[in-house]
Amino acid sequence: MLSKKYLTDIMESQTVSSPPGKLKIINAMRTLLDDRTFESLTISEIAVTAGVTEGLIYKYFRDKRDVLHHVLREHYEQFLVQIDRDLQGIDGALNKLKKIIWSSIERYANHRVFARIILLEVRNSEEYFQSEAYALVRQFNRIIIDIINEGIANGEIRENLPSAYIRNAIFGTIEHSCLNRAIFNESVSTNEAAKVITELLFNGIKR
Amino acid sequence: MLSKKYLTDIMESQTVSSPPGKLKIINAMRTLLDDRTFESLTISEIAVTAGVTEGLIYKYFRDKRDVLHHVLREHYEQFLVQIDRDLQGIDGALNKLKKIIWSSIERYANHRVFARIILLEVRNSEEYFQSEAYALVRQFNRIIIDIINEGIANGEIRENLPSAYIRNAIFGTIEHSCLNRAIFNESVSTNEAAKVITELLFNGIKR
DNA sequence: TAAGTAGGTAAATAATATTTACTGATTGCT
DNA sequence: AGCAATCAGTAAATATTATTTACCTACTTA
Repeated sequence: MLSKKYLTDIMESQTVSSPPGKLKIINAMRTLLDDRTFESLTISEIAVTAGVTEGLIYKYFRDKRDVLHHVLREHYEQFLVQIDRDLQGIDGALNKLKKIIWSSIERYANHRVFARIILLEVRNSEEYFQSEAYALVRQFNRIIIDIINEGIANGEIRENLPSAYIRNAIFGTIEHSCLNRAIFNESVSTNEAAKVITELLFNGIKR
Repeated sequence: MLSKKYLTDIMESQTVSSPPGKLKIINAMRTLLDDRTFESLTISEIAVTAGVTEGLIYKYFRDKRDVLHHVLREHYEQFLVQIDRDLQGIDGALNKLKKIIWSSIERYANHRVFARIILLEVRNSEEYFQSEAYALVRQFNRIIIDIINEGIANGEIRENLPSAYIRNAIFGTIEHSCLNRAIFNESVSTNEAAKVITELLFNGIKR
């Protein structure tokens, strides 16, 4: 379903080996991000938390941000695996979009670090757009666009709205609705949010 | 219209005097952000660009981020003044929302630094949510919610969608649609984007 | 068995942010 | 008029943090 060759290539390349030190560093970053801002973390803290020396971080990663991108990549891989499962057996573009909305909200709601990284921490650096994590994001985006186009083609979705705008509306709405979760740790009710957002985007706000 | 007492208080407090050095620092930050990322700027660069010494920056601002927040505040003040004008003489909640959508897109489209700061640079720090800039954002948000509630009350807007979600959909969609403008400097056609987004949000994507 | 390489360390260095102690000019006050 | 305060600003020291360097050990493999 989602598993275009490209995707699995990236996803397998890492899983193979990875020395313990590298994993410890990624885990340390993830742990620290639980209640701290990326900017506020120091290399020394990360090293201490991981139980390695600072130098080792530079052996495996270009810089502090590079570690962040690897954490995001791991999260995004899990996310895509889950989405792939969630989508199985679902027919119709609108039904697929509905499920994707639910799954995305569920992800942000239950994986706050993931939400914070992608909504708040990476998009402000140029390196991100060169990273493998971003390659996964683009891949996912292409799949969404395909679903939207399918919906337009078969008459489920209005044909006078460019698919890129529809995608922006879907993800913009989801992300904005989860922003307070990411920033202030407010809770999000997945089912309610998914229901309201789907209803809103499918039928509009006008009476 | 927008000019609740609170707003004007903040907006006037700054305008009064402000020593030349302080203004030069804010302008330097704005200039540098034109083609550089906030993180990549150094205090020394900012000082050189402003034509002042590094020490002076700390005389007027708590730290580097504090300068950023002041730049945003200035931009946001202008934005609110413009929105206030744009809204004059417009009746009906949907008409007002439509105009706000247009004005917001126009702002992001023609003020890329503003878009970058608010979409990419500030939301990842705790200090931001303590800043005067954020106070303006909250104020604006409250006004939007009021308009939405007005629309629900008078039957223009469906009553089964919580107003907070409607606001999130509006701003989420706008922001996502301007993200590539902010990040990659892609151009945005204000009129087209406003038309599509309004149509999409008002009537939904379903055929 | 020796050459390379992978995983790792400790300490030096470089880059940046922030603080401190200090001017000279202006302003309000009796 | 004279004189504290305060304001705008500087220069240099210091603190913090990121990054580089040189090295060590164990393990493969040819």
